Amino acid sequence: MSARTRRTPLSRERVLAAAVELADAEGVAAVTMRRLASAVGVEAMSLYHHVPGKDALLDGLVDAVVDEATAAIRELEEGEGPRDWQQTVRRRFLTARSVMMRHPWAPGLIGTRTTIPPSVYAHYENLLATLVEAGFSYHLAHRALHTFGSMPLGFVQELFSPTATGGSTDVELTEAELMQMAEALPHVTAMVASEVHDNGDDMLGWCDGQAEFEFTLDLLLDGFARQLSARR
Amino acid sequence: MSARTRRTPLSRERVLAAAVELADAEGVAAVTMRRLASAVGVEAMSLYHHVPGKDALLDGLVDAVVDEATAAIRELEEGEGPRDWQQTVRRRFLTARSVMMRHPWAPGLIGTRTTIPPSVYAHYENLLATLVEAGFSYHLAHRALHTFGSMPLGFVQELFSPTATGGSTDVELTEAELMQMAEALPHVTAMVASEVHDNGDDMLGWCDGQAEFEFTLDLLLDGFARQLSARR
DNA sequence: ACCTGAACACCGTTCAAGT
DNA sequence: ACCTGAACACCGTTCAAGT
Repeated sequence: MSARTRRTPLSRERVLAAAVELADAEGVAAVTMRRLASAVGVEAMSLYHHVPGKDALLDGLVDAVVDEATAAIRELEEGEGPRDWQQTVRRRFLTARSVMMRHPWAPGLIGTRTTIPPSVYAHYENLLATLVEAGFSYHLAHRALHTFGSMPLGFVQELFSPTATGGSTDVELTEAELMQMAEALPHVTAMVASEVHDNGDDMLGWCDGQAEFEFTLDLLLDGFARQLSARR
Repeated sequence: MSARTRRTPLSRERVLAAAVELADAEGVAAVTMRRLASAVGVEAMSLYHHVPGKDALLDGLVDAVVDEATAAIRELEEGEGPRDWQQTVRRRFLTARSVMMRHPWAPGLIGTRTTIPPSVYAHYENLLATLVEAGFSYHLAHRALHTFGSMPLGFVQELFSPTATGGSTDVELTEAELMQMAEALPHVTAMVASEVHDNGDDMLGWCDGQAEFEFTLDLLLDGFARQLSARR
């Protein structure tokens, strides 16, 4: 009767795919049972036939992006020669990060979930496998799991993004406010001035999230490499 | 008229304090305008006289715990002799973590806030001051800010807490399920077995969040110490 | 100035009813 | 088996009204 073409009878996969699409477009807050239902051309209560409830839907949502990362990593590594463990780990986390950047709502959602999604166990297993094969003890590998644990999740929030300062129009500060801030936070002010100068006055791009991420990742990788050789 | 003693006419501070108390007791989800109002002995709409709205209330909630951390650090450091930058930074983050542990809902809430709370600028300023005085360039100090940025936030979620496995009663896995898991995740299984053995069969406490946190913190501190001496 | 009641537009979820 | 309508118990927020 309706103009909406829909002959496939709906399924858990279609519901989750629509939920990801909705979250990408309007954020997680927008994915309510009612709105998701109407997006998929159905009444809210019909969703309960494919998903036990809102909470399970959110769990499914994080599983969906973790699976996307899993697939991206598999594609990256297939038919590839052997690499050392640092390169392997490095590229995996960079790939995971790129997937998270496609779904900026995901890290926040993962952080609020109380149970650890089953889909990440596969990542633990893979990471453990490469570390142990590289000579890590299970104890050191366990520490690495904790240390790297929040790597793909963090770093989505920029430190000083222009939009983070406040509302829509009040980004511009008065000279008096700037003076006041410079007085209260002299080192912060000096740092911003120094970095902006080096970057050629490009105020918007002075925090390069990708570069910062790689720096931290390499710092950790170097640290574990040192631990490894010290214990050998 | 009511038995609830309440002659002080309510204030932003009292509202926020009650909100923190409510979040500690029942989680952030429980702090709704209506429930918070009744907890403070008032009707929901009265709250709008002291707080602009729900969003501002949540912002106030994170400011409250950040301020608590600020106070704890100030108390820690006052009347204390000079220390090297690594000890100073280390103790600050450990203190911040101990505050976060008192309010387990806080890191998750901070993660979802879109704007960076003004109260953390003071922490940036303090951290920058000690790093720059220790010889960090503003560029390296900037990287440190990003690297350490998520330290006090992360690590609240335990990797394999008993409650994280599922509901209330289904923590126990059947032998068949364990066998299946051991087959699918051999390294994870071996790691757990190895660590549990070392810890004397204490399954519950085999992930020591505090120890893992300190390990990562020291790894990062060592990394920056090396960066610092290499560039000198 | 501070608090309130009623109302509005939304939630997640249950339940009996349709096909 | 799958979808629906009405209903319930909750949300945040506005607005006119009380003191």
